[in-house]
Amino acid sequence: MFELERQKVEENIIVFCHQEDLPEIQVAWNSIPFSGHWGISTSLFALAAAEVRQKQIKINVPQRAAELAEKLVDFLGIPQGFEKVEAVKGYVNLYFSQNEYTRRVLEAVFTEKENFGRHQPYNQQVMVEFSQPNTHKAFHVGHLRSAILGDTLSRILEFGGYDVVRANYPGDMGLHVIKWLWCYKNFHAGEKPEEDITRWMGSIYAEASKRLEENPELEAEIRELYTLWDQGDPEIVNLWQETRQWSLNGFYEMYETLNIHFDRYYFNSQMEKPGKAIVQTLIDKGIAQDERPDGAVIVKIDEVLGLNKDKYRVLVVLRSDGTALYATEDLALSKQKFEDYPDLSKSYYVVDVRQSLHFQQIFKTMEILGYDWAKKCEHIPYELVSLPGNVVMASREGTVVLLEDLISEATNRAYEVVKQKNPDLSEEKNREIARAIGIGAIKYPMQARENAKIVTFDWESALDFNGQAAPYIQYAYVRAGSILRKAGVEKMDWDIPVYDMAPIEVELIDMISRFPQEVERAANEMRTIQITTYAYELAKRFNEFYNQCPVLKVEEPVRSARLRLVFATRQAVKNSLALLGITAPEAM
RNA sequence: GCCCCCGUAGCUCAAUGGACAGAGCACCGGACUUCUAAUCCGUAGGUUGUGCGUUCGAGUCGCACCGGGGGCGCCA
Repeated sequence: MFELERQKVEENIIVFCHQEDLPEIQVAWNSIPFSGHWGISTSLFALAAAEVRQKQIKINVPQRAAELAEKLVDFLGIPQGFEKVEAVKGYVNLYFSQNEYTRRVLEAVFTEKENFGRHQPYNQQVMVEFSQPNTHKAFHVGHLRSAILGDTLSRILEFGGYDVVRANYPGDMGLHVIKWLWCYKNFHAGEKPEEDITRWMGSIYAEASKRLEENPELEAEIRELYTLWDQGDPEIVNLWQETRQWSLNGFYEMYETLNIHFDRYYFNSQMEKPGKAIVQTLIDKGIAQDERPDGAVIVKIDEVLGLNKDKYRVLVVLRSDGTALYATEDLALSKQKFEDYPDLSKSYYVVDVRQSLHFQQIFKTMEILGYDWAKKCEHIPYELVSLPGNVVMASREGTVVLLEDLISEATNRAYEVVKQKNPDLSEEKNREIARAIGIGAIKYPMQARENAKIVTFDWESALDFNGQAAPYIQYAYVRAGSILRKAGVEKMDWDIPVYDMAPIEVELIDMISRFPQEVERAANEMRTIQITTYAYELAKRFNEFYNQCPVLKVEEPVRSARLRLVFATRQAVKNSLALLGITAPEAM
């Protein structure tokens, strides 16, 4: 937002370097900490250090940096657009002309509204594959992370200037499905799920696992059933198709509740045949080794590449009995994506970190096969959701928290609070708001964490609506809206009157102005935490402002000015919540 | 054995290689006749796992070690 002024200063710094016979240096800008003022800052340590190196002189670098800062401040004077410049401990701080920049920030927000912060289009298409739920299994809180992370990353990339294709890849075939079918056929034949589909599907799967654990000799029946399916036995295939649909319907419902949408569904089962064809090509080209029937079909990737160390190791691409593996299908899927969307500049896979090696193997194998797009494939790993005591959520062990339980618990709790705080609301409104709050409270902590860090789920903190959480941010939005409603202003322009701003007002404007760069960074680094932190900080500034600065009851022109500030804040809060897939309610 | 990730306040977590390492929770003490107190203000809490190194400057980069988690030929 202030690039021109900054650039001008940078140019002047280079002139200064020439004039003082100093080495030229890349200028890096920071914000000014602890100041309560608003501006930008750069340090002169690097310059001083470069000078010492260049001239082979022995002087103390921090001291020299402080000297240079003083000199530079004299040289710069007060550049256009700034109102104060000072040298502090080797740093040069430039303070913005507050009224000028405030107008600029407000103009941007008022004209761009819901697009404030949006990056200009790169005209590049990217695909984000996420969620990948297994049919015939429960959908638990552990599965939520990929769904939410992928959804928010898609939103961030889209807002960050990319054309995003959101892809889902349900695991609708595999041993787990066969186990389920086996259990259903033998013990639940004819039953149909009424409601709570995924819970019911999950319970059958858990039962299957238990029965097999108790009687391992039954594994033979599973193999048999798998072979039947593989051969296209109509009875099994029909049963599979019917039950698979039950699961998918349950998922669609869940995504609707979570407000998560997909542009494209790929199914595991569809990738079997093309996967096997790729395996055959690998064998024909001598890249894969066919050790059947005694062994499997494998690709010794390191050997093929001529590496002497264990980097990519060995990828098994087909079982010894000729049935497909996850890897078989992943080879085909990677290719299918580029056939469907040949212009993709990136193909992202949001999948947990345990599959890092697997994806490196898949991408490298396709690269060896000669597909250049393989270099555009990238795995975005994230850590798991575990239970206290480092217990992994596993459907088999029954150590799961079902998503539907979490959602109903969170929304019910929110419902009670809304009823208490806002008794005049209609039942319908109350339900709607409770949903926004409950779902937001679930989504926020999943994203407010570094991808590489484990999320530990416990009921208490999951249902804690206080502190750094979604309801706090939503509340700031509601408060801002409430002020605007009561002010009853129909139309407002951004032309803010000049007045003496309180420090918190300056900080608030500063926060608003930072939104576009936070979006850009989140998109570059694929980090949702950038936005969760930003939204919280913004809400925090607003709550402080709310407490310190009366709006409706203050005299003009401050009243008009603050109303504009409130409007701009509300917009920025709304835009950042939208990126997180969290609804901004009108009342709480 | 090889590879990857994590280690920061009592707990859960932040911190583009830069100024005084910050939030939330929990604890204690304040502020509602006010634009919604789901808020705000204050007190307290630290050898950033350990040791070397790179750098003007390291929680951040490199190496080694310690502790925890994960991955390594037919699970997904």
